[in-house]
Amino acid sequence: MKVVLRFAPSPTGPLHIGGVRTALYNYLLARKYGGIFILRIEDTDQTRFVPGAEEYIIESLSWCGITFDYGPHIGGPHAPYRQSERKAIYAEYAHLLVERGWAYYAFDTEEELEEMRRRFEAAGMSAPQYNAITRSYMKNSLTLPPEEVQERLRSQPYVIRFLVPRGREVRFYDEIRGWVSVHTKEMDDKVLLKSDGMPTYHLANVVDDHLMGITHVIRGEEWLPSTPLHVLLYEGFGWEMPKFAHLPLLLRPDGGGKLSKRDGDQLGFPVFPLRWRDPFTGEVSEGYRERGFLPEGLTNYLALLGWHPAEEREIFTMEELIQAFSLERVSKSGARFDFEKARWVNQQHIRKLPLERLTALVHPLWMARGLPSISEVQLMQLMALARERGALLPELIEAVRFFYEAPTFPLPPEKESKLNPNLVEKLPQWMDHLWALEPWNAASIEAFIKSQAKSEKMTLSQVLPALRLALTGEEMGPSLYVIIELLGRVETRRRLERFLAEYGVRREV
RNA sequence: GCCCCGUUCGUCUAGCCUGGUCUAGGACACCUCUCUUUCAAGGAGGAAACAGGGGUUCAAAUCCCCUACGGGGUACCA
Repeated sequence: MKVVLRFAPSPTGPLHIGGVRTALYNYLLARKYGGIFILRIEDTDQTRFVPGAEEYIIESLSWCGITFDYGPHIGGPHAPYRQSERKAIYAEYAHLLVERGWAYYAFDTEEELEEMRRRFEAAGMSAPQYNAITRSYMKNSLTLPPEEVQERLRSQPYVIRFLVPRGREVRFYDEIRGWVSVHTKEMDDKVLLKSDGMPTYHLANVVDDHLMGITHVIRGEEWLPSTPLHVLLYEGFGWEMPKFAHLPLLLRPDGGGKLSKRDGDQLGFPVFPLRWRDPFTGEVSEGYRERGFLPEGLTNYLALLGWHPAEEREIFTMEELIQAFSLERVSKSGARFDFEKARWVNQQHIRKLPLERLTALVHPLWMARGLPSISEVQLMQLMALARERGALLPELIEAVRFFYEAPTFPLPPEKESKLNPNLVEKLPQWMDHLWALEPWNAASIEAFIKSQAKSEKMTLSQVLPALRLALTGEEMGPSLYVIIELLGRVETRRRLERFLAEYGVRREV
């Protein structure tokens, strides 16, 4: 049988990395079994609609390499894939449930509900629910005479509530957690159809999952407590249930609860895949892309948060993840996000990336930084030097930007103290030899410097650090011989002359 | 409060289903050494965990129960 999976986000803001992981696991499983993967937008709460969120979700997942077969941006056999556009369908099914005795109409106002909760709370009941006990005190089609119900249906707003059956133990099998059971006395008569005619999540997700032929529902653990309701809904409709799998939550690094959109930039690392600008407040949150992550680095790390491959390898391409992934190896407990490890995983991917692709990725970043313009060919030489020296793309630029930004003198005091006066004194003579050096490559430059140092009775550690400061202004970095080669004869000389102008000659006054 | 789910190194986790092979394995981070002009990368090594208590058993990280702790849910939000 063909598997059909879906990712069903709500466009109430940017997708956060927990959502990306949920999408990823669904995607991985769909692709592994050659099934179908659907994007469904759950926009049934009109009050929480955020402009741009849906586009953001699609763009983010696409950047991550997570692709869909059907969705609002693609179409498909069960279109529309936006729940707000399927409104009529849900109302029809909600009424069907009423006819079958699995649901009823309720007319209580918000104030009346509030009042009921207060009353029962005062009577010593904690968190009063609309359930078998309280429903008999409320205004609904179970308590009101039929004529009044008809009258109210015509004249006032109403909701449709699920009628939780009494005295039953609802059991279902979770692919990750095993059997879970809840007694119906713990459940309340959830609203299925809201007074604005829109369904709640519970109704919409069951109806759509059935209609769209979903075989596996993989979602966050926060849905575990409402799954018994969904199970009962399937029973009420007489539909076959999909398999359920509830993923462990992604926790904040401090362990204080699940990661949420509101964490924004507060944690010291991005929680969104892409930059997000809040359309209401104008507040901007950085994303993983802007931070310099490779999509394959992010998804690889995310895959590891809550899932473990059967082998000890940790670095996977998306294709390899698809092959290796399985629900059996998903763990049950929540995982804290560890930015350091995410960086490391990304670094591994940077090192695996062909130099051409790495260069193509870094080139626009380089230009955007306002650094002197550079050709891709030139940048590729620099990337060969930089690629092992950074975990995030911008760090690669930082590692080699001195090639295009000559050091400024005087150096800061802490660096100045590293200059070797002996070398500075000899430098003018060295320069003359260096200028004439043939051929101009790292190997001959290395040979030259070593022989000079030897004849001056200086060690390399007396020579190189000072020379590096003179040429790059930095105390550390790639091989100095290679740097000199790439800098070229002219630029090397120019930088050394400027250095000597500052430090070389004692000016007589 | 009530309900549900969870609990192995600081973190992510392997092992648990199918008790013995676990003096509990790997990875990130950390520390030491090594390579190197330096930093990074690499190599070698180190410190570091079965939440607690009861059972069952010849034997328990693994099975059962209780407690504690953590998280989630408890909306006409998803």
